[in-house]
Amino acid sequence: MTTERPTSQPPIERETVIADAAPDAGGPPLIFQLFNEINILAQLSGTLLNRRLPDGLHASHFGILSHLSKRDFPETPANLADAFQVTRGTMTHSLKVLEARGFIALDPDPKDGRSKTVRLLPEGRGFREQAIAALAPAIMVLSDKLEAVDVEPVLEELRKLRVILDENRDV
Amino acid sequence: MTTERPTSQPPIERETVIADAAPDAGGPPLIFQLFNEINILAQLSGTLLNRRLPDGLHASHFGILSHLSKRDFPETPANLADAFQVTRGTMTHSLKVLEARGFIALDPDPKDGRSKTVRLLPEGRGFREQAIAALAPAIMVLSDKLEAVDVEPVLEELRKLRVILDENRDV
DNA sequence: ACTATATAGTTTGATGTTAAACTAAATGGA
DNA sequence: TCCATTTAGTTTAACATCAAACTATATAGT
Repeated sequence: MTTERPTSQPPIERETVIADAAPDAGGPPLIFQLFNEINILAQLSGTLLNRRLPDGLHASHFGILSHLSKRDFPETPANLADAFQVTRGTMTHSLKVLEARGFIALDPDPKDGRSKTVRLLPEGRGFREQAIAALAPAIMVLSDKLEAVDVEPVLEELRKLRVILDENRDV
Repeated sequence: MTTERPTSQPPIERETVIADAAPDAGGPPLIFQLFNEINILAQLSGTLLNRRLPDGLHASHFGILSHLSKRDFPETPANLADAFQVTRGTMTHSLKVLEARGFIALDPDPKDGRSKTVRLLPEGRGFREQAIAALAPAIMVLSDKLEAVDVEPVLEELRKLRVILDENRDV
């Protein structure tokens, strides 16, 4: 065995952090089962993506490039940090990586001396397309199998759930 | 501002990696919106938990303690790594942290010279209860607001989705 | 105008996680 | 029995992320 990866040998039940936060007595276990499932899914889908991205690029970098490629107006680092829900320090670091690879350019904002604008360079756009091409086969296989899942209502409920969590972040 | 945390100022749409993996033309965007939402939710719920755990303990450590507290038979590091879907190297590290804090004990398996057993110590159990107490208020507030979400059918679909992703991890 | 406060971004140190290489023990086939 | 292969666990180096402290600019209240 060369590559170490979470081996899935016997069908052991998977478990995540949040599910175990349910109080022993009384609490609403269903919600925590839901968080449990959400965490597992996030981990699985994230790993799926990370493993396939070319040239050692991380999912977060790919996400930033994709975000930028979908809008023609420039983004600020602060906006990006908000959009991806990471700290600004993290975004600073990620943008440095992308800049070092020649995928983006960081320009000072003429209107606001504190701010910057993030500009997607052709190299960055090209890399994103290349990454998507590398991802395509996996996406196709999954899309087929996912016919069995009724996505739309799930999506709707999850959005409600997200709004609630978002609003109560400081609870 | 002392503590830096992703600030949520104007209602900017959140964005995650997977959603952006959808091919520009044709692809099944609904699935990717779903992954998008799942990633955001995982991040929000994880942050929620991490911020409240006492004494600098991380959610992953808490999860391990909770997992152990719910079964009376011992677990191996390999089983734990599978259950939480992390590499064994990660689990080695996490268990070292918990051992250093006196929360667990690692014993050699008399039956298998390669294996070990993870034993929850009273200190570990106590810490878990303490953490749950610290978490309780937030859980209560959320439970109230989450009445609006129809959890059960969502949970069912997400489980189907998880099984599919789990089976196709090597696609 | 001045001062306090809020905001944009960076830096530093710590930590969780990963992939890959490695050791040791078990297993199974020739 | 012997050897190849699995499996359990560890180690190492790299990296993403975080919290907290810090600089610089903008904004608001007086």
